Amino acid sequence: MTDIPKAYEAKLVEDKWYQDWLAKGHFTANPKSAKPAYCIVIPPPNVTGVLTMGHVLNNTLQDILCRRKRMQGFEVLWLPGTDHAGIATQTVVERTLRKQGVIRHRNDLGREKLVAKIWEWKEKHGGIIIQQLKKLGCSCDWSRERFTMDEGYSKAVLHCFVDLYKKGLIYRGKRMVNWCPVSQTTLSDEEVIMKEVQGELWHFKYPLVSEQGTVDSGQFLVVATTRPETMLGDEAVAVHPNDERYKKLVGRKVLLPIQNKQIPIIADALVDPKFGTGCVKVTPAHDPADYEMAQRHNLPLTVVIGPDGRMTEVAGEDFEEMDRLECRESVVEKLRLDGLLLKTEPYMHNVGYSERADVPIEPRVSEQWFLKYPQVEKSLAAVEQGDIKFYPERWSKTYTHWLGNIRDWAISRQLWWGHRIPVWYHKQTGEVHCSVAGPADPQNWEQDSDVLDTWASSWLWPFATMGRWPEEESATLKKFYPTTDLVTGPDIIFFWVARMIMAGYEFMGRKPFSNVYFTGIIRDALGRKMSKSLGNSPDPLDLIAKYGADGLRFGLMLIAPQGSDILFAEERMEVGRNFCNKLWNAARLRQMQGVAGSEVKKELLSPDDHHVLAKLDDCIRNVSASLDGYKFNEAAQTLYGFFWGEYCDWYLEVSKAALQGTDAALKANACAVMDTVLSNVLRLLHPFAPFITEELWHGLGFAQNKTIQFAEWPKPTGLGDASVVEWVSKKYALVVAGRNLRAEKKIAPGKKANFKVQAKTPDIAARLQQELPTLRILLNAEQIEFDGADCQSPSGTPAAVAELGSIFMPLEGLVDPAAERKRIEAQLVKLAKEIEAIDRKLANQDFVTKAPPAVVAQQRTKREELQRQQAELQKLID
RNA sequence: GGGCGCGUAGCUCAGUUGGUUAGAGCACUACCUUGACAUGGUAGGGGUCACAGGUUCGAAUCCUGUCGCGCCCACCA
Repeated sequence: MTDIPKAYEAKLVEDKWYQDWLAKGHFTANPKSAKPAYCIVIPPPNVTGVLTMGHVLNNTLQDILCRRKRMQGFEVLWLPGTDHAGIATQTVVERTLRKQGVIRHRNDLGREKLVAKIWEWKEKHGGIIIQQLKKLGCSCDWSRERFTMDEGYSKAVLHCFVDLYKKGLIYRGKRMVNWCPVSQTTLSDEEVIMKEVQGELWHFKYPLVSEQGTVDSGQFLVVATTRPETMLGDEAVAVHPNDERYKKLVGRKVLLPIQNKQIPIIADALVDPKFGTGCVKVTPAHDPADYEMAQRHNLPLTVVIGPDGRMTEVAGEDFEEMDRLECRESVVEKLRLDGLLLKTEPYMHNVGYSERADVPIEPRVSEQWFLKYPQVEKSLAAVEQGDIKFYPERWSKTYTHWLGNIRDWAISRQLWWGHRIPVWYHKQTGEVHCSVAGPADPQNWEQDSDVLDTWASSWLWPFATMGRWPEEESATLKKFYPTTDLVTGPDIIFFWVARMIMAGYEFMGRKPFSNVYFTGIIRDALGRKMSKSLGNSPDPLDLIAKYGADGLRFGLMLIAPQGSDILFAEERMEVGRNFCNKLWNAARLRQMQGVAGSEVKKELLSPDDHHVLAKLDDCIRNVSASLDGYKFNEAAQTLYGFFWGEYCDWYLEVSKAALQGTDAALKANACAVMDTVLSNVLRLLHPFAPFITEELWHGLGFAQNKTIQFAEWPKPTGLGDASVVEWVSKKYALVVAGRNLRAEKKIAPGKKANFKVQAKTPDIAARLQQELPTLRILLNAEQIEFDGADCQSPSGTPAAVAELGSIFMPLEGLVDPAAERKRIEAQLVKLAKEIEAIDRKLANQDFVTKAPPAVVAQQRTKREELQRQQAELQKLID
């Protein structure tokens, strides 16, 4: 019994239990179960990713939800898997191959070989994160693990494409899109990050061409730009139609410098006459707004920047092959030399960056596949009407705003790693074929070379993982769709959440989930987002090694408020570990008393027993309510406060009276109370700290060879009499007053002291007398005398006044009466202030008449008590 | 430019629908290795709840404004 280690050693426990749970199939969902279904699909991490603190937070929350539901009698499916993460993965593999000198460019290998290499990479590095999730204790149904490029999942993706194509929602078109010159692919609007950067605004003079077609010396239009390099592709200068300054120039021409090309002056309402000079250079091929204007005015598309971000031949031989940013400087320099640079001013503006490659994106016109979002109205209504609930609710505004303003989704990517678009073009006729299986005679057809945006596969995750296609209506789907809760970060509300909702309605005819819990974002001590590139994210596995998975999980839950960002500090994980250790030792204390056995006998319960049992019921109610409202930190704090503050600090100390006493029945009953508390606390805590609770569940003999995972979720025991709570609290306040005397007189905690108590009433004295054994333990007292009303305190004896009465600590010759007097006077000042504050309230007629009578009465009662204490203290120094 | 969130102890944060003396952890001070636990115990110090108005008998809490910080959305070159 007593050979249990003094400190909790997580390492000895975690692997053992995880293996046991896996072996017994505890996480495997049974679609034929009669229990009600509860389901979460994991937000699939990148297949080649490693665990970050964000994952730890996110998956701990999901695990808590799942484990609690199992205890509440649900059939739980937590469906795990990974995402192929098109751009991210292909970029990483390509970069590695380049570093190894295997290739210089992806074309060196060609499509098939590169894809094969990526699969190799996936087999080697994929699944690391899955192993890490297991270390964390996640209770996912690994038998159902999916990957977005699995055969079945891929089929579902293609089916959905074909379906949408046939409905006319997917189309191909030439549009201006966001282009990443590093990854050399299109990006959706959501993959472009706007960054505020300090740039420059250059003002250039474009010479005005006379009506006769000659260049008038000295007459210019001044245009301002942040991107001089694009001027090589200018096709017009635009002014506002109502701008009086330029009205008469519309229709005339200017000479485009360097290119020496005459371009028209056009009028377009898009121009803001108040900005700069009111003249805008128009580069149809390289700016979205200009492209729009060019279409209205039938301007040609002059492409001067190529897909790789280098200038094209059209830019002129001086600039061809030059990088766009290099070219910018050259153009400025050239115009300066030509005397056409009017001025340069610093300018803060927003520039779109590629999310993955972190370089400025390039607007570019190209042929792409687009999707008109389906089910927009229904998806909006679902959240507005609460059919799908967001926690915290405020994210629904973000969702509504985005959904109300969306444009078609550019879903094609010029990559090779992903689901290839199921469209074929006839080599001779150019005819278009779209199907999952492809054309019957493939040799005459050529498949579209693009793949789909990763999110255009993961938006099907809630049902494609369960086999929506090809085996329609699988048992899993039938039982577990719609899923129940989704836990994810607000940063992917557009990328993923909104799109899943639309896909759910479109393909399943039903919502994909009922509740979405948005986590906060984990930041470092400086408030920066944790990221691999900054290197400011600790490795969760190191943290698990140091603090245990349970310590990490519980520590994180204590500081993870609903939906606001979390500043990570490693010290917080120590709190989690320490709590586990406290639990461990509290259990050890119980184990030292011998095997579990008897039930709580109500008639033998002391006031302290009632107190702790009543507080336990509060704890059970509050933890349940907090979890029902997705307030995980509140639940964790409640558990922490009850267990450490009420149970360990007070009850365990008090119970030593019974444990060390001679009355076997009382001792057994104290053990039974402990068992009640421990059994309930272990179950409440299990979702947060699965390993240690399982270990102790067995170690304390509650298990009877069964896992805690399916033990019943606690309900209030009804054992404790709540009416004694007030009495016990007051008793403890008296104890604190006594301990305070000890501390002030520097009586070592190990040294026994003597006390005298002058109770407020004989009745209270009698009750305290009955509880003498526990009082002696709490105060570490040799003897305590209850003198009733007769107690006379020798002047100068350390004394304090509490609600139940006064407490004295007689000391021989050690006391300085003057110092005691000073101490008491200080307390009197404090009391006087409080009484004064109450008097002010009570003197206010409005308060007395308008405040609820209970509040007024409370103030009066309090005043009386404070006055009594004041009088008692006064007596001591008179 | 629009929207959202935040400003409470030295630090990180709780604080439900307004109502005792505004809480916790860490850090700090003093005493303590007492037979569950030093990853611990006991006691203690520390706050003008960003600021200014307002509503109310009563405001950290509700309203308005100001300042500061953060995030999201937006085609002013």
